[in-house]
Amino acid sequence: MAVKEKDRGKHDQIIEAAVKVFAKKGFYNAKVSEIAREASVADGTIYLYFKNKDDILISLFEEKMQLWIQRVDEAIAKVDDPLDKVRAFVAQHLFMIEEHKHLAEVMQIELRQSSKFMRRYVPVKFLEYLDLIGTIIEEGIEAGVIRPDVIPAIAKRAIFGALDEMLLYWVLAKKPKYSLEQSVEQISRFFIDGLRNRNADSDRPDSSQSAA
Amino acid sequence: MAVKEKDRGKHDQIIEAAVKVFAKKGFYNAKVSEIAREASVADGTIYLYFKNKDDILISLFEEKMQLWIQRVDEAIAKVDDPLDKVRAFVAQHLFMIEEHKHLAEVMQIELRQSSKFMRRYVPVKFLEYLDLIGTIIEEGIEAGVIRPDVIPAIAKRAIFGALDEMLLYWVLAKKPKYSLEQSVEQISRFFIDGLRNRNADSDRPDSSQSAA
Amino acid sequence: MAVKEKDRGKHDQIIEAAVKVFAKKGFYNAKVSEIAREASVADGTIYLYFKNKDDILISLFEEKMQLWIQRVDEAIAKVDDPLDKVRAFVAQHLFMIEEHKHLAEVMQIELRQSSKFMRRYVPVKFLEYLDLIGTIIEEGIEAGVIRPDVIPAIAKRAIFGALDEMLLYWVLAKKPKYSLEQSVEQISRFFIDGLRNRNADSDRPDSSQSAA
Amino acid sequence: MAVKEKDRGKHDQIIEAAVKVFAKKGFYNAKVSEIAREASVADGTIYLYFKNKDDILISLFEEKMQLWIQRVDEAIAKVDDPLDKVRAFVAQHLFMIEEHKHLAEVMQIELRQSSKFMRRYVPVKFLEYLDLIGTIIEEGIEAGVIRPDVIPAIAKRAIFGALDEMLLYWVLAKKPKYSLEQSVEQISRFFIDGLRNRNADSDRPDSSQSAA
DNA sequence: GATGAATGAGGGTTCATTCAT
DNA sequence: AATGAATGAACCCTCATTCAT
Repeated sequence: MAVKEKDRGKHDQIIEAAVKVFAKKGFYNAKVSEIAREASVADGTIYLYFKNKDDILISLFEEKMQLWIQRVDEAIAKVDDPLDKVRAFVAQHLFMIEEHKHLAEVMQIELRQSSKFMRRYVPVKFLEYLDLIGTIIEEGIEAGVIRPDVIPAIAKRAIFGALDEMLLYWVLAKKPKYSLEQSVEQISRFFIDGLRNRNADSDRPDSSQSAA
Repeated sequence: MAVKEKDRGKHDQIIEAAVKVFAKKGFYNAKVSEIAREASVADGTIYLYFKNKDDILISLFEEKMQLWIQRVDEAIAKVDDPLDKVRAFVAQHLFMIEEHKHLAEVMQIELRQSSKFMRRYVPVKFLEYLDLIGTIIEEGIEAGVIRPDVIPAIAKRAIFGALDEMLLYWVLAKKPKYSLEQSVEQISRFFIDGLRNRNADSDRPDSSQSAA
Repeated sequence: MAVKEKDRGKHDQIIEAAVKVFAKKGFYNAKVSEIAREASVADGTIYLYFKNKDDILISLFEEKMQLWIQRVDEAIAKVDDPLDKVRAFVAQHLFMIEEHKHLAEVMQIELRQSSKFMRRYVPVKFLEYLDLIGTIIEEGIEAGVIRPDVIPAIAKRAIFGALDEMLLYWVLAKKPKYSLEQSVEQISRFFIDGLRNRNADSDRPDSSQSAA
Repeated sequence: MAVKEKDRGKHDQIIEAAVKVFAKKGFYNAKVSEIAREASVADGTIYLYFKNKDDILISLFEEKMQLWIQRVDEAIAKVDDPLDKVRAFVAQHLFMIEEHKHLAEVMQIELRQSSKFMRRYVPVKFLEYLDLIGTIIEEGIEAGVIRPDVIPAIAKRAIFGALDEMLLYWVLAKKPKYSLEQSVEQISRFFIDGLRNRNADSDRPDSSQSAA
């Protein structure tokens, strides 16, 4: 532990501790002294690395979101088809959540509060993350594989929101009934192919599409 | 106003005041005394109607959610086709949000915190609300208009999440770029027909569907 | 006690407690909770009557100084001759200090700090008090009983300073060697007649000295 | 600068830095780290030269006061007549203040606090300084030029206090209205000749006044 | 000697809740 | 039932001091 912890530096120790404590208690019920204890530093040390309690949360957001952006970026770079990219985004997002449950909880639950109630905070990184999907959609429209009447600004939020809510279920449920793989498949498909059962009216071409 | 306010009773006065204050400040930054002032009652009076500050929020959730359930129930009862019901649900949800912005903000932003960090709270009413979509999906599958491999428990959350995120955008954005009507159309369609542009491969039947 | 304390109100209770605690510990070493205990109120109660710790000190200054101004005003109104007024001022000042040792200590020791280091504080009342002597000097010059080359703005500060330093000695010394009466006599005379021994020039009598 | 600063030694660097910082912020609001920064040393270095924060202030007092004593001593040694010595003391005191405004502020404002609230501190040097005037008075009485009923212990404090208050005005006022020379004249005269206008008794001349 | 990162005790202040009126 | 003054526990943050390097 000594080596590993030391190398990461106090800043990261505190961030990791904060992730745990915020996940467990929520931002407002978390005590700075608890984060300090979890990080094995003195209370005062926190304030050598962060301006105040708010700043811990905001830094946590920005740093972690940056990592997520990178990883999602890599994942979607590996496939070409925009619809496959959507699937890749969904998969990567859910897998990251699975790997970092505590962090996911904090992102999920505290990010909204913060963006609204912490004065100076603009969730820049979050918007960047969102734009990853937005860009996929735009490329898909250009490539002709996504319907041209889709509005990327709305679609990106819809997709993110769907994922986010799944995550919430994941995070809050003690025993999720469905595997992550199933969820990836389901959610990707909702967005890619919709809910409509096209096989049911196999004799006639897809009216909703041709009508558009 | 005087008459109207009096008739509604102190309990409702306080709930309405809480909606305003929580929307403006967030639950944790809201002061009980501010709710009291907004409701034109004394601080102590709050405690004649609610056990504590948490209880105000929880009561607010349950009562308001009950109203929403009723109204959505009525809206989806008016149409028969499950896919039309999905559209009706989406429309009704977004319209209610438009009508009650403050309430929507509180629901949006505080509900998650609460379900996780308030000890005894189970968001029963919220789950009931969610099940309205779940039931639609199930009926759709039975009726054969929704693909049989759709898992209702996942679909309902995905749909709700997409709506919820849109709402967040509405609520937080000063000037939303897209009308509510556009949003209803877009979101309904994502779920009903997906993103895929089927007209692009018009010569051959929908491979993704026939393959499934 | 109950009646007496109750009648004075919490505000005054706190001020009196603060006088005691500030006198004993000094402003910066005094704890708000100690003032609360001394005043027999809860810590929080202090903040119903004062904005913060600074405000207790400032209020204390202004209120007490106002009382002092009134009493000195009355004392000097009783005599006519400006030189007698100087003596009356000196006497009244020293007597008040004797009566309210704790208060005097606080005024003495904390007023200077405050006027310099508390942002918004201007010791208006103190300046009013100072002007009582200033006015006496001016009247004395007009009446021709005080030398016309005396600058009131300097004289008033010199007189106050002399008194103030005497007070410091009184306040800090455990056993002052000289009675207050002696001090009044001495200090009044320094200012009225100076230190010079006019009797030494025996060939020309100095009435003021021989009369003494 | 580099050479000069180095030569003076860290101890003096710290004292000089402390004078500046205490003058600007006051003892209690001054931070040790700020003194360290001003002195261009590390925080920890302070504690190699001083026991604690209090000790910085006390050392500052004693060392600087010692210098003042020497310089006043030299100034009053140059004149013989006790009344001229009083004038010389007043002049030297005010001139030193003029030259070392920051130091004067600290002496003025912090000395009182300290003598009362710092446990082990006895302002020995200050009392020595005060005694310089006391001795002048005693000599004046013996020589017959000062009235025999003057009590030196009181007179010395009165004179010092008058000077001190003038200084306060000097130090706190942005633009003093009166020159130092005027002030020296005025204050010396208050003590030497008092306020009484002896010329008003025009039938019997008063040498001291007519000489002016 | 010099450094400055780390410490952790301490205290001003807030605010949900109570209860005498 | 209604009030709102009073309560006091709780907590963020500061900063004098230490000590490993």
